Amino acid sequence: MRLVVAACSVDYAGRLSAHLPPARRLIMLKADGCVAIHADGGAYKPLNWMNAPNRLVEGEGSWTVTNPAGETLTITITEVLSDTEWELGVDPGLQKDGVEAHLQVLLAEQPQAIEEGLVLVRREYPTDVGPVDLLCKAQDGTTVAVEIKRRGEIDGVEQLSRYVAFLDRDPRLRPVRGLLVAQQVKPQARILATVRGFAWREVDYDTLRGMESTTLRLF
Amino acid sequence: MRLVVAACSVDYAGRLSAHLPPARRLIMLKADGCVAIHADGGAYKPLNWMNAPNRLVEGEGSWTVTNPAGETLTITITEVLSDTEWELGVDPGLQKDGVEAHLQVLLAEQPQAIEEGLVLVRREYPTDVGPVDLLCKAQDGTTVAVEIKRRGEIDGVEQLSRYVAFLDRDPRLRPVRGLLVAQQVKPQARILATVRGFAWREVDYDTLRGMESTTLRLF
DNA sequence: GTGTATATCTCGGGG
DNA sequence: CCCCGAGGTATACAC
Repeated sequence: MRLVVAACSVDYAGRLSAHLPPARRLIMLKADGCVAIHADGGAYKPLNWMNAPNRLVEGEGSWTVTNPAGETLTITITEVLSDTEWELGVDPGLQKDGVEAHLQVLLAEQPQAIEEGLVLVRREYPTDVGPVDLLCKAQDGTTVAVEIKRRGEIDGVEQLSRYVAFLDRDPRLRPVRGLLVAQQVKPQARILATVRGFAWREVDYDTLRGMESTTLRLF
Repeated sequence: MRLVVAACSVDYAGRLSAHLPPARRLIMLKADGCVAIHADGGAYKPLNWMNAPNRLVEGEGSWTVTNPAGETLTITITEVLSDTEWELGVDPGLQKDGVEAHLQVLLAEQPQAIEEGLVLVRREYPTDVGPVDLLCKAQDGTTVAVEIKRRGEIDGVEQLSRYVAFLDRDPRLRPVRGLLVAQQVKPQARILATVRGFAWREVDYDTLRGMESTTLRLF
């Protein structure tokens, strides 16, 4: 990783045009070829950037970064305060826990935690309008399409609407109920879900994990 | 801005749990208090971060960053390769051109570019389900709700559906047509728009700009 | 502040 | 390769 602290102005020409007036900034050049221009604020997002793969041409007082799509980032440097390079090696990568994927796994393992008597048919059930998180059968034989979110918002209800409308056209599945499951279901999503005739349910991640370990102990 | 190149491991505990095994990385501490841990790849996004405002406690071989929500980032440092600080000052900020906002302005100025005889009623017409990009009247007196996107995708059609359904309940506006306008309308969006009874239209940004300058010359 | 929509989103998975 | 969905999304803007 090469770190250049410099007074510079920057121009990006690609999906849009963007210009940065002269100021002191950090120019970060990563080993994979991506370039980022950072100011001293504004969260982690750089002011300007170019993702790898890139071609970097270092001219006299001006660098030009070009990507295969023909987008360019032109950095005009007036003063270099520091220019260092560091060998960082390949990063072992981030280990995550707690995201929707894990919530989906937990609920797939114990659909009865969503609704009594619910049985899993298939996780990520494929349809022409996208994969349904969980396709289940209810105790009374009704098909239930379950949409899982960390936070249940309006777009989750829209997604569920598309799935249910599609599935309900299949005579082998009809009638199909929609069910929105989230750690937290926002008021607007509750209303829209109700209007669309869908049930919604809040679940607790830690409780589910506890139930999982209980299940593992019992069986 | 403080730049620390160090061998470290990192733990985040907050909305999820995330762990970074020991490796050499860049720790970027910005003047506004945000912290970002960068590896030597992976676009501009850091492996781990904490947005401002934060409280940073530098302990012996371990830093703890805490935010008001109680989330923590713990950086365990085993070896410091470099630790520098730079005064960058306040950045003058990025000047952009070409985003949806400008497309909206251009189309508001020349709705006839979307459809012959179309007249603007109001830009950002407010409804209970969000603002409609352009509310127009067609030549035959029909109300037309226009949703503008850079790329027309399925969620744009969903948005338009909500607007049209809402507007169509107003006797002064009924009947209301929906119209999706984008630089590029994706196949799935075309299908869904057609199914919902909406027209869609692709427009060229540069052509619109050209028409604008022509208009300015003529009038 | 909440809610809504955008982003040069980034990132990962599946066909 | 594109398409689609999720994100600790971040960010701006309106109510």
